[in-house]
Amino acid sequence: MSTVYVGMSGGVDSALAAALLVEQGHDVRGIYMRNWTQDLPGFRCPWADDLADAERVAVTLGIDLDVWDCEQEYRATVADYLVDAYAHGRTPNPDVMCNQTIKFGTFAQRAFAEGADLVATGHYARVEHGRSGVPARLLRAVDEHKDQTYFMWRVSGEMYNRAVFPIGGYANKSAVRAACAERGLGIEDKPDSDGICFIGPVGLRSFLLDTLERRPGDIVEWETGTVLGRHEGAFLFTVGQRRGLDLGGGPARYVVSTDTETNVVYVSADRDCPGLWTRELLLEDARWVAGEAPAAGRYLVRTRHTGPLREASVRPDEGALVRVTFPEPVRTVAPGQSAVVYDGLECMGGGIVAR
RNA sequence: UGGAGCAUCGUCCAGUGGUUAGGACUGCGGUUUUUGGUGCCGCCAACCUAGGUUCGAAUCCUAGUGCUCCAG
Repeated sequence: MSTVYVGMSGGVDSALAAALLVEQGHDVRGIYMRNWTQDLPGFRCPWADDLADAERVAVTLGIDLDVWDCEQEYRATVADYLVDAYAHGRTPNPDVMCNQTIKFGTFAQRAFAEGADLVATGHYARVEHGRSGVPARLLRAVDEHKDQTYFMWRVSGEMYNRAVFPIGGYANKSAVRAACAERGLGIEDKPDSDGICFIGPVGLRSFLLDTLERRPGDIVEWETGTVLGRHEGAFLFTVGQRRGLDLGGGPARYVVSTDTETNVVYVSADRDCPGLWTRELLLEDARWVAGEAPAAGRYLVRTRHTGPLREASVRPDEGALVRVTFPEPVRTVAPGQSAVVYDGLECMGGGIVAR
């Protein structure tokens, strides 16, 4: 029996995680991380409802639930990070940062400081704890479709040594919901969370338009340099994007690249436009679960959540950069997104696509 | 100013006497997804104006208006 602090979001996954830990006989304490409470125009932040859901589950399980204020850290490391990246023409992945700095940052550190042996979350992932100081290995969930290790690559194996993911072994989401229903947790019908949590249904486009200064510029055909239209800011677009260009009349066009310096958005009607394909990536800000880079060699690499695992050569490059080379070109990899490296089932770590 | 041509969803086109006026793109919504994007599904939306011919007009005729091209 261990003392386990479980992050409870008010959702289905973390509720079942807490329930399973209680059943395993641990001394379980629930923590609701209050990351964001601010409403946006047209969107009421549902944090209080989520907290109420988490509290209901905690009562059912007979455990304590506390609220920890993480708003400062969340704003600085997730929300501001997101805005800054978009302002610089990159396409950030806020959830990756949230896992690093909030769930396995602020939350975990405070839990350990208060005497927790382990922290737990409702992530779809598995850990293999290392013995005697060896970092844990992070493994993909049994449900390959729900696997969330793509968002977890920046966290260290030392941290994962003290983390457990009780639902990582579940076959699929409906099994998780069914397990919640069996236990009478009362939230089995709550919809999955979706989209950037603090932006909600408002949508990224209008959030960015409200947050960043508009900067009208040209939409240019990648092949010919012909000006096809105007945009409200190159920061609104990401590689491969189709919607939002407002170019009627011709064929569908896709964003090939954006240039925040010249404020130009390059587009092509050719889905197989050479500019949309990448054979080689340079990663920056690499992190490795084991604490050090794996030996150069062939691994599996994923450049988007729910994207295929592709074989690729991964090797250190100048400085702290990492070079990833695919035998076959990959379509629409956006700078700012994560490239996550796997060896079989194991998530080794990764980096942020520089170019 | 003469000669010719064209005016149909927001855009680009299809439709030459009887169509629920069709498609593509855009936009909007949904779905997929604990990021962005993609994909998939669905929805909105139009016959330049005024007369006429006809049982019936986007379609034929006349005039007007607008645009394009060739002349000069």
